Amino acid sequence: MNSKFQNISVEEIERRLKDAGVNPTTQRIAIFKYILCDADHPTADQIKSWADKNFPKVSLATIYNTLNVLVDAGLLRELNLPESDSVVYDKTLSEHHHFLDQQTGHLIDIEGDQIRVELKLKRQLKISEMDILLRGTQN
Amino acid sequence: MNSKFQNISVEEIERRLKDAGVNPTTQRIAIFKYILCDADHPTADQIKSWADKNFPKVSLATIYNTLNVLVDAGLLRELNLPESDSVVYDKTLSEHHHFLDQQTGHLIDIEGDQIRVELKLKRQLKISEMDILLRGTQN
DNA sequence: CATAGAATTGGAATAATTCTAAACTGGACT
DNA sequence: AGTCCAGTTTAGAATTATTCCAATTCTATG
Repeated sequence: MNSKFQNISVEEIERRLKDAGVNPTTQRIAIFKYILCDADHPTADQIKSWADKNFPKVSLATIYNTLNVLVDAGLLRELNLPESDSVVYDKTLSEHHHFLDQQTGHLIDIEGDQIRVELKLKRQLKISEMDILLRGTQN
Repeated sequence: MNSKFQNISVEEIERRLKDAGVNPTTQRIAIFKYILCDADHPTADQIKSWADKNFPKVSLATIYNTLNVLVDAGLLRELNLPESDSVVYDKTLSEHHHFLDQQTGHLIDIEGDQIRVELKLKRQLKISEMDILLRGTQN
C-alpha cells in the first residue's frame, strides 16, 4: 500500500502535467514519471544518472529546468536537508514530515496524522507552514 | 530578558572557549564574542563584513575555520534553512526551534517549551533529534 | 509547410564553502 | 632574549550545486 514504486501510465502522467498547466514534453514526462514511479527523494544528479542510461541525451540544465517547472506547478516539493548539499525532490504532496535515518541516510515520509503539534507561542505569530525533520535510527 | 544583544566580557568568552577545549586565539575570541553579543543568526559573510570593519585583517577562510571549530566544540549550532543558500549560526544551545517571518525573512528562536509534539509513529523509530521550522507572519 | 513561442542544450557563470601550501604566532624551554 | 614547534591564519585555488545565457531545435497552430 505504501509502496514507493508505483506504476503510473504515461497517459496519466501527461494528464497530470496538462492539468497543472505544464506542457507535457518528452523530457518532462520521462523525468516526472521517473520521480513518481521509480525514484525515492532523488537529487538532480541522481535523475541525471538515471536519464543518461535511458535517453540519448538529456542535459543537466533541462533536468533543473524541469524540476523547477514541476515544483512551481505544485507537482513536486523540494526539500533542503541540512545534511545534504543537494536539494531532494519529494513526490508526496499531502501534509507530511520527514524522518532521516542517521545510520543509513535514508529519508522516510511521515504522514501528517502521525505527528500532532501543540503550539503555546508567547508571540503573536500566524503560522502558515511547518516543517518537521526527525532524526534517529530504525529498529 | 530575552534580549538578543548581550554584554559578555572577553574574559568570559575566553573561559568558555577554554572550557570547550578551544584555543582562545584573538580571532576566535572576536568572532565568538560578535556572535554571542552583537549578531543575530549571522551568516559567514555577515561575520566577514563585520570583521572587515573591526579588524585590520581576518580572512574568510579563518571565519569558516572558526565557525566549524565552534560548532564542533558545541559552542554554536549551524542552521541550514531552505530559503537561504548560506548556513546561519545559532548561539542558542538549549532545545529550541525556529520561526521564519516570510515577509521580513527574520528568524526567531522558539523555545522548546512553546511547542509540544506528540508522535504516533507507525514504524519503529528511535528519535534522537527533532528540527521544527515554522513559517508565517507576525502581527 | 511556415513560423513563432516554448523547450532544450552545452558551456560559461555564480556563489558558498573547503582545500592547500606557505607564512605567521605565541608559549615552552633553554 | 633566542629557538623551536605545534597550532593558527592566510590568500588564493579548487570544488560543487545550481543558474544563466545564447544558440539551436521542437511543436502546435494557422
